[in-house]
Amino acid sequence: MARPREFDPAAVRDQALRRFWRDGYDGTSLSDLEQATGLGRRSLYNSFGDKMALFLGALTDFRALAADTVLSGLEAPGAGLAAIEHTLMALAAAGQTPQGRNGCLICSTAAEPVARQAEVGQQVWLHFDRAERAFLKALTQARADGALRTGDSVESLAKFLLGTLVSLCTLARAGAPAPTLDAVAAEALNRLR
Amino acid sequence: MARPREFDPAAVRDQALRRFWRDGYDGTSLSDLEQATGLGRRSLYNSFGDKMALFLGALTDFRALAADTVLSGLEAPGAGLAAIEHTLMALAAAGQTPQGRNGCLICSTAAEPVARQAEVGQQVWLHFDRAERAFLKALTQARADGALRTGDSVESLAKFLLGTLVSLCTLARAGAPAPTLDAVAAEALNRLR
DNA sequence: GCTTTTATGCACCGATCGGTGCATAATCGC
DNA sequence: GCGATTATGCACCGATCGGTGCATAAAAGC
Repeated sequence: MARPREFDPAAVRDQALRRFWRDGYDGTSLSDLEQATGLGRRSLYNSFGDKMALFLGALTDFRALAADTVLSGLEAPGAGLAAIEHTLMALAAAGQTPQGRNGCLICSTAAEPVARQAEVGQQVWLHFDRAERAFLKALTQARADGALRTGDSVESLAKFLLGTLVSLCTLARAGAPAPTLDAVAAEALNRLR
Repeated sequence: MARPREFDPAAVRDQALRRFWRDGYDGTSLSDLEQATGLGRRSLYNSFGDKMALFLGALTDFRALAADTVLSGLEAPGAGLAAIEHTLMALAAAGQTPQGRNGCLICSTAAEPVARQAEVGQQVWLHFDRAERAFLKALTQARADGALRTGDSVESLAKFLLGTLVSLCTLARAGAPAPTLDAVAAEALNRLR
């Protein structure tokens, strides 16, 4: 009934996500987005709305991506201490790859002025809360498995592990040397035994 | 021999620092700096150079400020486990104040694209290295005091505590609830005993 | 083929960006 | 008072920012 769009919306969202991931909201201009996606800005505006809408979409996509690649192991049924170990060590290892040197879009965004905008701050805490809950679930299982010290509070440890996640992402983006990332993950895990 | 400047350079640097601290490099415009300092931009350029020079000066000033207020307790002679405890708990408490909600200029800068510029990245790691060394010094003292478990590596723990510092600053800037900041500090400290 | 509808490309908007040229103001040694 | 020197205020620079108006292109329904 009308002219069909000449691009794959999912691919365009993905390219936009990668730009924002690398350069942040302020550091990514519409010209950058045109270049990254191959679309003219008119098509971007027609299909996705303004820059903020595009960014909020990228945050949403990133949350789903991070949940799949990082949190899924914690949220899986029966996941306990071993899952926590695997997750943190994988995160430290990922932070040493070129891709991982971009850190985490959510953590980087949390430090940007744009995070003061309500919708952005909400996305940040949607993700942080989900991560904390994922850790809490695995910690609760670990407790049931008898893998934790009896005196420890799983609620408190879940917040601590959220902090570990944040520090791994931030240090990776800062270009921390590999031993630093490994030590942060390893010593956080040592806290649990 | 010539017209004297009408402002206190230290006060101007301090005002510029506070702006960059709150809004970051990209988020602070020359107009913002004019307004914050009360100077015209011509005077700013005459006395301090361009925006990047002003920012590098702010980073330098911040490193000194952070060293005084946060690291000095660790770097003091004889500082051991108690100093580490005091430092982390104070950091968690500071993160709950309006001022502390700005986080740490170094940590926020590490997540900004401008950190890829060599001089900026160097400042970031000047500070991170100093913080790690301060933790290492206090941990070494704690070991000598017999306050650490024998199997632990002080080098590894120093990197871990650097990570804790980074996570406290980032979470504070993200507006984390007080219990989260307290738990991150408390559980990191629990790692040491 | 024609109209309708949507997508696209291009030119352009006002605002703001970081940075500068230049005239003027204010102080000095003399 | 006078020239030399530096600080300041103001206007302005080209570039880029996010965003839009509009003509054109490409499909569908008839």
